[in-house]
Amino acid sequence: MSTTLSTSSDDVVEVIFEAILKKRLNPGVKLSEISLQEEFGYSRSVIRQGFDRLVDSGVLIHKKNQSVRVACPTEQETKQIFKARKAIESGVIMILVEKYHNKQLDLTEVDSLVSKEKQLHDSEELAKLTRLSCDFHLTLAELCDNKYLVESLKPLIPLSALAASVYADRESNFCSFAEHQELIEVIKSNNLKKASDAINVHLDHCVQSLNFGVQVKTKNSYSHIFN
Amino acid sequence: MSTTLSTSSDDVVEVIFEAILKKRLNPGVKLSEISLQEEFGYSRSVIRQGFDRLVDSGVLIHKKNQSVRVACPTEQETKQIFKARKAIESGVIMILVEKYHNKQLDLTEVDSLVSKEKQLHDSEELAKLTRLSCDFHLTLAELCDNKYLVESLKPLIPLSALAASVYADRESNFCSFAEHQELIEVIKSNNLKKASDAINVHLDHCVQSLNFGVQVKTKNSYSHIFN
DNA sequence: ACTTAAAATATTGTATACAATAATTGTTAA
DNA sequence: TTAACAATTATTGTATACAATATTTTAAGT
Repeated sequence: MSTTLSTSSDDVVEVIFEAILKKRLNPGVKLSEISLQEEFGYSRSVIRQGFDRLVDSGVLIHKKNQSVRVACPTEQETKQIFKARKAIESGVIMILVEKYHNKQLDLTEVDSLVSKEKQLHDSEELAKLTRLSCDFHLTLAELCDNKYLVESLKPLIPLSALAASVYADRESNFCSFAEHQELIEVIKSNNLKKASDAINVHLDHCVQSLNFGVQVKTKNSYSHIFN
Repeated sequence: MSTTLSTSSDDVVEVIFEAILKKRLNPGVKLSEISLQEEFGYSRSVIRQGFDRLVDSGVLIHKKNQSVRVACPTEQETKQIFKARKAIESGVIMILVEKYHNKQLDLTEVDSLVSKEKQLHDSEELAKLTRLSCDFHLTLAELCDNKYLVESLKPLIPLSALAASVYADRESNFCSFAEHQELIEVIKSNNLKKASDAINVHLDHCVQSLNFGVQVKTKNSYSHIFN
């Protein structure tokens, strides 16, 4: 939800979110408060505040007296994450259909996002692509003008990205920009049922594209991770 | 999301949640870290950790260099809260319909909750009633076996309770146990559309029962608030 | 060489200190 | 009396210290 006037720990949250979406921080990586002091230039207490918030959202895992780690969703958790997303994002898209019908919705931002996705897809820049497809989903939520909905969805996006980096063979098919294009079309259709179906199908496809048979691999250093 | 092994700030979060649901903590009340040290027996840093988490969820409001305050949802925020709840809880109830159909759902807990609601309603114990109707909605979410869905809904429940204590004339009609009864029935109906409609109607009724014309009143002491 | 145990190190959990900012109180002037 | 300003007090923001717990390293025994 974030404080009204932003506080330093916002930076920590922001930077770690970014690092995850950019695939710099892999699932299971250990993050020590002390080690990150110099990285951020804040004292441990500030780092910890940020960590606590990320732990609360499920993006970092914290066992007592141990360093926090980047979450590494299990198969079951991944399926739960996408089930939760289906609930929230169905709501999102239905709100958007209504808003569009009432001429209260400007889709140029998401339109250009999808265009960029297409470009990157063609140029095979996969890391950036993940980032953009995450942005697409978050932007849809933000267009609802409902901070509670946005805050509900927000942690689920980096968690999905983490799931993808564990279980996706080729991330290019994980969260397809073609379907994003279709989602925009269906918002314009003024058909609630079709819109709801479309987002559900898209998110189901995300899960279906994953291969849960793989073994999890973990790294442990964090140079070159932030910024 | 909570840490794997529980930490002390969980207590703070829990106690404040409780105090709100029990109507001991009113909207807008100021909570100073120092003053609550003796109340909790923890040091300021622990209190603050709990506060930070509650701020993150929107239940407490924090402006820089000022004490946190219990949230006091505006009319617009209240409507957003319930719109978000409609999204999340539609998802919840549809999951439950499916689970019930597959004989994977035990409704005895919610059944007995509604019975208690009925009893309390008859005996006019309104404070406890609010508590129970909150529990009803949270319990439905918990029955989904999806921690992400639960965590998404969790902050919206005390926020709804706060909205009610600001805008509800008589809280008895705010979140009707009769409709809770109907929700249980509709889960058993194996009809997704009817189930989804029922929860949407119920939550709409909650908002409709509110009177947004009232002036907000704030108190400022916290004796008799906790436990 | 390998396993186990103990010592050393590093990291977290919590409390506290100090500076920066806000809230309150007191004083003076109109 | 009231309003405006100054001085005081209280509270937050951040850093740091210390104890408790985990991790790693070292050493000894098989």
